[in-house]
Amino acid sequence: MEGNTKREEILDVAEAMIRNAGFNAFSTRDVASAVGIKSASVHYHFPTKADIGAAVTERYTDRFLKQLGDPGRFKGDPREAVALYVNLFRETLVRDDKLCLCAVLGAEIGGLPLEVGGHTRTFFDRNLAWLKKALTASSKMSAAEANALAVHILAALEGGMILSKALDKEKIFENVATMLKRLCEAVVAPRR
Amino acid sequence: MEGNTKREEILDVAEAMIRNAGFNAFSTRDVASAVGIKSASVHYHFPTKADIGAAVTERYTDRFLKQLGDPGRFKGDPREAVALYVNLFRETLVRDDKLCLCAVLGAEIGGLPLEVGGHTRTFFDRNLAWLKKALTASSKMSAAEANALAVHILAALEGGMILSKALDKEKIFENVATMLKRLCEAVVAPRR
DNA sequence: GTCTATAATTTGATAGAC
DNA sequence: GTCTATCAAATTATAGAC
Repeated sequence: MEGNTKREEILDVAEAMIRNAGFNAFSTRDVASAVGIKSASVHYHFPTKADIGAAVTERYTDRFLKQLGDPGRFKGDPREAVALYVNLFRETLVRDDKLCLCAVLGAEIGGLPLEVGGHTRTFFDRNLAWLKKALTASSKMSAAEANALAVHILAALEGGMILSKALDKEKIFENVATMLKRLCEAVVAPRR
Repeated sequence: MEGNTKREEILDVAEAMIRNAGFNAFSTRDVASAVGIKSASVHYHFPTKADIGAAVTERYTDRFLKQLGDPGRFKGDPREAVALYVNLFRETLVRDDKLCLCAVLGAEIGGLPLEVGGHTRTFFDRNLAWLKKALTASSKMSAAEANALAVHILAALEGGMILSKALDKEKIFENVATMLKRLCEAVVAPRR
């Protein structure tokens, strides 16, 4: 599933570096040497560093939403939707041992190039929209209730990843996941 | 409440800059010019940039815990402790229009100087310990239950701040605060 | 404590050959 | 598409005068 074009390899490496230490912690030379080319060649594919950040974030968001699939397909039980959503974050953290790209970029948002900040906001907007849709489609929740729960789920998962990585304890993420489940059960009225 | 020694002014400025855009987004010259001195003078107070980061994080953590006060004082109702805790995060976000220092540093942890990363972990550890103590002192929760709730509260608040700032909607933080309250009511058995 | 001056390195980016 | 070569600016940090 690794990128096979050089352009994709650059994005793979840049994504990993941002998710490890932030947008300002890598240079075009870092990316170049990891890919096995020179920095001038990186600039051939992406004129500016901001272009790399924007492309990484856009690709990350598209991939993430594609993996989530259609939020309208959860007909019976909102807990299925939440479990699937939590699981995608879990895989993101455990498989790569890295944070969600947009947890990192969101934390640095005051200093990001405009396009990168914009794509970061889009990630959050699209995720909240997915959750809202999945919750309203599968329960009797009002739009306002679904929105409130969606915001909380996304916030807790992003924060949970940060704590889990910083303290190097996978158990922390599982803890957050468990509490989210309990919150859902307390808040949600299933449709069936 | 602004720092009155030059050393403290440097820490004030550096803290604001880190909380806005991250540890790698400011230079010693940025700090110097904001304080009204030269970068060589900054290095007189703090030999390395890592020293600035470590001092900022240590001071931030001490101030934060001092503001929380004694977690053993919540005798009757855990909701009081949680409300006070949430309120300190709210003030941190709304008063300064900036994230929690350690939400930012936690997101960048893979690329921080060792001392800075260490102090960041200490912030999380001390906060979790405070919450655990406040919850066990004021309710019938077991140590494990208190720990689980503490982790979730901290994760949701850190993540909520990031979402709130990134999307520029204070309402998002309030949303998270409200859901945390509901979660506590569903999970906690008050002592009185 | 703060300054000027500067060293040593890194960084984002470009020109032009192949 | 990738390279060598290079630039201009920025960055962390130090030496030494005041």
